[in-house]
Amino acid sequence: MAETILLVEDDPSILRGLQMNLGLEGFRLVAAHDGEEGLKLARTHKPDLIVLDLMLPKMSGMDVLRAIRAEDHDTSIVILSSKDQEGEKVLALSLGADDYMTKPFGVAELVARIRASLRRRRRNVRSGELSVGRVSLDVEGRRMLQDGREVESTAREFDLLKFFLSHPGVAFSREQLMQQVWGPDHFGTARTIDNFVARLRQKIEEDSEDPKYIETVRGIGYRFNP
Amino acid sequence: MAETILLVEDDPSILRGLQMNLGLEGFRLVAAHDGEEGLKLARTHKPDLIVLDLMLPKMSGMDVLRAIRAEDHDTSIVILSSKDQEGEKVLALSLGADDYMTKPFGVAELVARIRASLRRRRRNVRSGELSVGRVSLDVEGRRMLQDGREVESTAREFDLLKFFLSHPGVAFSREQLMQQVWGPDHFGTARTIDNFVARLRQKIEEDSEDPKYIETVRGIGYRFNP
DNA sequence: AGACGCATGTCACCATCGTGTCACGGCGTG
DNA sequence: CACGCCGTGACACGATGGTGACATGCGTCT
Repeated sequence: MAETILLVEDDPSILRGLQMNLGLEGFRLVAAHDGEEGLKLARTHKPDLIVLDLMLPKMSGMDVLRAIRAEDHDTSIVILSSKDQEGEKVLALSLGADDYMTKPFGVAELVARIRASLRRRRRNVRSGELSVGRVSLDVEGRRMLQDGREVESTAREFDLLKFFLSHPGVAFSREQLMQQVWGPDHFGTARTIDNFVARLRQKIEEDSEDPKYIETVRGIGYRFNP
Repeated sequence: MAETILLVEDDPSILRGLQMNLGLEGFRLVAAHDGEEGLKLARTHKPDLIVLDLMLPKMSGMDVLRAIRAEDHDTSIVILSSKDQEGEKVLALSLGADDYMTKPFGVAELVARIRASLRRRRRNVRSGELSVGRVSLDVEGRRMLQDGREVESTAREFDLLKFFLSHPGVAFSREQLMQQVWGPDHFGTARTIDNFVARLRQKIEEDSEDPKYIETVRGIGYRFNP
């Protein structure tokens, strides 16, 4: 299955060059010409990797990076920068960028770095038997495990628990959970979340009356505790 | 999501220049032409950052700065000054301005400083732990901690303590607390604040008879001491 | 110093909101 | 067709927020 790459770059000639080369490498490509469009496409297409220019119209690459990382930690992000500013580089990496290239760059090198980033990510996702306490997920096989023993789970249950395990200790509103797990354009009621939380609790909690992992934060939403 | 910047500047040509440049950088912009309007817009729009000229009609920039800082410590404020007076600079910074530029200035430098201020602010807001003395808050997880041990807290209690921790050493009236924590359109009696203060004291004070952290300022309101 | 007045501390109470739970209908899949 | 999953609505229960009444204490004025 081809991996999807989102290119966020306003210079048409650079964009064309990247599309040519990456297309030949067999990636699925999506392109945005400014920051806002980039952010939107990142949300809708959920690419595996994003090539992100820093100098962009409408919304700077740094802000796009920040916005994406605020919502999602899985996507690899490779930054393109036109000026060789160390400060920007450090900031970008500290904001969660995976790699950083300064223009002008060789396309071959960029492709190599993209491959490396995707490889790292795959290994993480793959090795990422997400595991917290007695609960773990076999992400590849989409299995839910309790002390290593498999627990039957449905698709949604799995996705929700995966999101929780990926963000331990953070309280989320029902709206946020709905956005993150069901997708940004899904429309549903808060009750749905409650139901899935209840189902998850019955599967992974010792005592579903007094949940230890998925805790209710009254007035806010839910939090997964490590 | 784009950050909002409020420009308070009476010189139309400078204002135009700032609007052009900052607009291109992707910020949402709000503009005021005198001090009073600036203060009003600061209250209604809650911008992330304010660019504030010192020489203004109706109300001097220094007074606007003072008024804003009396109500709110989160907004970044960058001062523009037409004369190079060291005294003004020191005063402005001591009143809580984040940065200070003297005209004439390069727009690029101003943009850079604005970005830097916003970055600092982000980091402060984002760093998930507020901590003063033995009391700390896990903001992301919405947990209240005493010496690292969790203390049960409700949503309102948490919000109120969070506000106190964010503004140590400053005395607030009940009205101000109500505004800031409950929201500007909430309607409630002063008794409510007393009650929540009392509840917080029982949770975080050694001796709730003789509170050390949340002190009563008779005739005024309450103050949180570091 | 004493007394008065006002601001604050405290308590109990209740309406309301938030959450857990259940049952049901629709939809897609085997 | 039948089954399982998903999502919604209804309902009940408990926590919570907010209010008023009352107690207390501080400051001030005489």
